[in-house]
Amino acid sequence: MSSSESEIRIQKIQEIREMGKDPYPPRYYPSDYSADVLKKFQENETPFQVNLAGRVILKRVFGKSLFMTLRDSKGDIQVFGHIEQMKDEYEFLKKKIDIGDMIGVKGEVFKTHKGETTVNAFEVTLLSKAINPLPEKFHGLTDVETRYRQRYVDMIVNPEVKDNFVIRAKVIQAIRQYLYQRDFIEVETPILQQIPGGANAKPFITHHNALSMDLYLRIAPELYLKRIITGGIEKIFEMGRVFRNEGISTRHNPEFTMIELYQAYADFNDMMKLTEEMIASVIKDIKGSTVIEYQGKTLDFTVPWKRLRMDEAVKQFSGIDINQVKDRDELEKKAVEAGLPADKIKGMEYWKLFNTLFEEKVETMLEGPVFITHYPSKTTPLAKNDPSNPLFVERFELFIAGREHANAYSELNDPILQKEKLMEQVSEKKSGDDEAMYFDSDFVNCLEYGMPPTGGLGIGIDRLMMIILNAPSIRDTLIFPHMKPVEE
RNA sequence: GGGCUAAUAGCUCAGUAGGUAGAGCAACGCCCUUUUAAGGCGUGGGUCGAAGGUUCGAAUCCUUCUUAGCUCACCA
Repeated sequence: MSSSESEIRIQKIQEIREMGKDPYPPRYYPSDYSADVLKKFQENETPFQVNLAGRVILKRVFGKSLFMTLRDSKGDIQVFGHIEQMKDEYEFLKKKIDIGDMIGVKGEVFKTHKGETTVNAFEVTLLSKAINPLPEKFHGLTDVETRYRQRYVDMIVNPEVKDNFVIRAKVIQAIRQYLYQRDFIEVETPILQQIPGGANAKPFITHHNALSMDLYLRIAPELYLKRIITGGIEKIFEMGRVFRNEGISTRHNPEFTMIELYQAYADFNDMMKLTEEMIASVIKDIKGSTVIEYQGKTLDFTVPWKRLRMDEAVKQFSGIDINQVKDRDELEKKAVEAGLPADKIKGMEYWKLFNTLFEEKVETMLEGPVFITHYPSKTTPLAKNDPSNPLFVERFELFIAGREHANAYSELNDPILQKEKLMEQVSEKKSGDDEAMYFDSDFVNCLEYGMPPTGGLGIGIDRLMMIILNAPSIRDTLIFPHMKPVEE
């Protein structure tokens, strides 16, 4: 990318070198940060010397003096330069330092006539000459495409973007801390898998040259984590990237971060308690309260959260009581009456129809946080049946702001039943459902050695971040969201 | 993948009875010793997303393509 402004700046680099200065010196050690300096000076207004480093984001020149705004990782501070103070170096600062350059500033803190705490510079060192000009100072960078593609510019110009990613790191740290304190062990399982399992999703395919075989990027770590539970580690979790070859939207990125955790001798009720306590605790840590605003709505994360059976939820929002419906034809008729498009649900299988009813009539209504419990056994092959009604399983999903944020069950550990359920998935795959699960015979073999009764949980970290950051799009929670390449 | 909308200077944006482009900021030159989006005077800067088409003439009208946003579908 070349422009006349870039060319002028490249010319300046040449001139700076001719002056005997290095436009990209090997090192510089600042000893102070903007925010600390401001705080310290405002406490007793006694002048003191500082040594800062940062980026010039504004510059105002008045002949024999000038003002700059310097931005470092903790914030902005004003720098003042004066010809009598800086002598020959003043001309260098005035002519060769541009908006966007990284500089080091040594000087003394004082207060301007207008009352702003400012550093009176006596030495300015160029640390890195910028060739590309920064976006305009007032409107900044608003073009969404450029903000995502060149996130570094977005972060320079919109510091709150940078802050959000720092918060993300703190949330992840808080989650790990919460689990470490409860004796969970962090494990790592294969991302390159021969049989992608643990979720209903289309996988990405890749290729191993030396083995001359295709491999899949994981869609979930679930089946490996259960192998570890079987192996005897009782409390484990994995936080990491999973990949699903599906559409992109404000709620979906092809790769996203998920935490899955498994606890032996626990069930989905224990997972529910853990979920609400962990998330409430993290939100309290980060936001200072369990009551937060999300996109104009108030969400209360104070425990305990609401629990609602799926059949009850469907009854509440659509008027249909699944337990009173005789067969699928009657359900289809009622679903159409409830407003579902007739052509879309025509011929749909009974429980799939029930699921669609839930998705269409209930999900977006759930502001939450609320646990929806007891999903149809038919649609959840890896969960344990509800002993009081085997048509349903011991499972919950967590809904916040009309979106799914977590999924958990009492893990199915009956190898024979598991095998049957996986075989059903295989036949559905054969009949055209490309999101049905693959058959993983080694996983079944593992269960045949006996897995303890176990509770398992998965939480979408990026979606949780949307809530915490009050972000309308998942892209605001990802430093580098997926983008199509620009054609040359 | 479908629908709707958008793409003009480095950035933010104007620009339709079609007549080969403007502003502010940024840049460059000059003036200016306390500014806060500093100010004043002047200068340079664009294959108007790409390719075709209609026309004497296209940023503007038509077609296709690319990218993005929203939305639907799929899903977490």
